[in-house]
This record gives sequence, C-alpha cells and structure tokens, in this order.
Amino acid sequence: MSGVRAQQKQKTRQALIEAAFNQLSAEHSFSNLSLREVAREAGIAPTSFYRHFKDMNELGLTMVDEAGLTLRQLMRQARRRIASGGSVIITSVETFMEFIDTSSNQFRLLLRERSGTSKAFRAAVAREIKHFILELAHYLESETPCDKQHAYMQAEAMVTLVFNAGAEALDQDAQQRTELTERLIWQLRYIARGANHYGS
Amino acid sequence: MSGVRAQQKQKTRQALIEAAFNQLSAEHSFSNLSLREVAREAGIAPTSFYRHFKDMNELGLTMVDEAGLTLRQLMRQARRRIASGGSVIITSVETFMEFIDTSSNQFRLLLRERSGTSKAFRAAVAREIKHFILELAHYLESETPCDKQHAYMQAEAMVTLVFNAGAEALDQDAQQRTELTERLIWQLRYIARGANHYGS
DNA sequence: TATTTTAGCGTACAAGTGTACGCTGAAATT
DNA sequence: AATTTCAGCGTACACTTGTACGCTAAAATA
Repeated sequence: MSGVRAQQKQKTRQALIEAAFNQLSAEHSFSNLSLREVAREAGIAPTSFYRHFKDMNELGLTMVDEAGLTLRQLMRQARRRIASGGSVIITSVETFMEFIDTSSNQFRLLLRERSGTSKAFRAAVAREIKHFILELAHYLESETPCDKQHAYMQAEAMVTLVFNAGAEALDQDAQQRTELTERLIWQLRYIARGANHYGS
Repeated sequence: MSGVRAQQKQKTRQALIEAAFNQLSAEHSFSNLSLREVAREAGIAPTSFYRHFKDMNELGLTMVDEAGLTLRQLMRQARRRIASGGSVIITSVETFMEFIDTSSNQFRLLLRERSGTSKAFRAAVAREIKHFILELAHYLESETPCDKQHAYMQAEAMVTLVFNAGAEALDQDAQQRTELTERLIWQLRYIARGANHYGS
C-alpha cells in the first residue's frame, strides 16, 4: 500500500517547504514570507496550502525542525572526523562554517527565529541549540578533566561563540572569514583553558 | 530664534520614535510595524509621517542610534561604579541586565536587527557592538597583563556572551535569570583566565 | 462496480498596506 | 503688512494579504 496519493501529497508538502527555504535570504526573513508567495513558488493555489499546514507558523516550525536535523547530521559527520584523529575544536568549527556556507538559509532561519516574534519558534530553536550544548558537554566531561557543572558552562559558552561567529560570517568574504575563524579558535581555547582551570 | 515651529516638529518626530518603540515587544518586531500604525499611535495622519522620515527604514536606523546611545550612557555609568571599587565583571553584567530590564524594547531592536533583513541595520548594530568591544579591549589591555591582540579577542568573546545572555534573559523569570547570570559570570572568568594565559 | 475521500482549484471578499496629490492655516521671513 | 514656507490633513488608488466556500476529478475503499 505505497499510496500513490499519499506519495504525491508528501511531494507537494516538501515542495512547499523548499519553496519557503528558497525565499529566505539575507534580505528576506521568514516573517516576510507570505502564504501566497510560497504557494506560488511551490506551484499550487494559495488555498491548497491549507491541505498541508494549518498556517504559516506550522510550516515554519517544520522548517526549524528540518534545519535542526541538517545541523545534527552534519555534526555527527564531524564526530566521525574527530574520531579518526582531528582536532576537536578545529574540526567542529570547520564543520559549522561548512553548514553556514552550504545551508545558509537553514542557518538564517535558526539565527533569526532564535530572537523572533514567536515564542514557539524561539523555544524550538533553543531546543536545537540545547541539544548541541548537551552533546558537547557530555564529550568535554568524559574527555577532559572538568566536572559536570563546568563542562556544561564551558559547552554553553563555546556553542554561543560558534553560533555567533556563524552569524557574522554570513556577511563576510573569504578573507574576513578566515580572520574571524582564527579569532574564534583562540576564544574557544580561552574557554577550554579557563574551564579546565576552575573545573577540577 | 528658538523656533516655535521647529520645536513642535522635533516633538512629533520624537513622538513617532516613541510610538515605534512602544509597539515593539516580544511578539512584534520592527519589520512587523506599519507606517500607518506608528503614525496612528503618534497621533498624526499617515501621510504626515513623510515630513519626518523618508520611510520606515530611516525611522529604524534612527531608533538603532537611539538604542545605542542609551546603552552607551548606561555603560558610562557602570564605569563610574567600577572606578569607585566594584568588580569589573559583576558590575558590567549587572548593568547590562539592568538595560535589558528597563529598556527591553531598545534591546530587542538591537538584538533582532543584528541579524535582520537590512544590511544597513545589521551594519548599524554591528557598529554599536564594536564600540563596546573596543572600549572593553582598551580597558583590558591597560588593566590586565594581556597583549593587544588577545585583549581584543577577549573583549569580543565577552561581549558576545553577555549580549547573548541578555537575549536569553528576555524570556526568563527572576529565578532563571539568576542562574543564567551566575553561569555567565563563570564563563567570563574562563575567558579572562584563558586570555591572560595565552596573551602574555 | 458503486461509494467515499480528498488534493487542488477558482472565485470572492474584507482588511490592511504604502504613497501620490493638492489643500489649509499658522509660523517665519521679507 | 504682504509674502513665503511647510507640518499636518483628507481623499484616493492600486496592491497584497489571509481565508471562507463550493466544485471537480481521481484515488481509495467497500
């Protein structure tokens, strides 16, 4: 029972999501999107939108989930690179910058909705970020001499810096990005150093 | 030549700015504001808006300037408190949290437009923040054993963390804020420690 | 095969938007 | 006192928006 019909429905649903992501850009945020424009780009009538989502909010939350998923997948891949002998800090930063480069619209969504006008959105993004922090904290706790409390605070600070550097990178050219990344790595070292000092 | 007329003009101009700030909130961002609503709240006809600003963008940039000014004034006051014997980190953080509490809409504007859809806005906010970083870097360079490069990176990291903590605080109650502030202070200590280690 | 379900469409409407244009009365200037 | 300037207003217009409602044809089910 593959369901020719259900299959087609899934397809246009995905078309809506992709249309919405496509319309995100440096000068177009999610709250600027209109249901009609998204439907138009997806190739369906405005009213058909409702066959898939209750409203734009619901679409948006789905998009946040999808962006979070992409990010998590990318980071799992980073962990593999680390396991086969890369520096933790450098590999993680590189992977994150890759995410910003190849999925900038997904990153923009997370970035903006983190401080957007919908509490549900903010909570959803915060959840994705917390995921990240917890994973990193777990790693730091087991691999460095740092107690649980400090490992968490360390991870939180690191993720904040990386995320913010990503935001800045969006507006920069290659040259500036290199400098930014270099600074970021130093800053992460500060935190690692300080946390290990206080947390043991 | 006080100018009864120029005086009145200045007054309604300010009314527009304040009306706009008033309409900002957790669930209403600048890009959601409409010229008509702002004009209505300021008590003038929509078309009169143009006597004061070319468009909403121009209003917004003025607002960013104003928010930046408020922040700078508050921080100058913090420096006075520090000079008369307070801890640098704690006093600064407290002052910043005060800003978020008493001028949350001004903070929201900076926070959101930092990653908003207008390059001019993003640049304006970045400028305000850079101001901050440079001041702190200068202080760190002269008061701690840290070379110029590292003082800057240290300052940048600290401001990023403080600003981000402010953003999180917006959605939190008193209890959570206390915890957040405590974590933040630890994180700033990490950075201070690490920077002093690497930068001397 | 007969019936039900449903993705997608077209029409229609009320509400809100930015802004062009020309007027008015009072302040400023001559 | 005569003239110019200009903040603020009202009208008007062309758009865009979300969404209610009922239809259709094809897939799913009975």
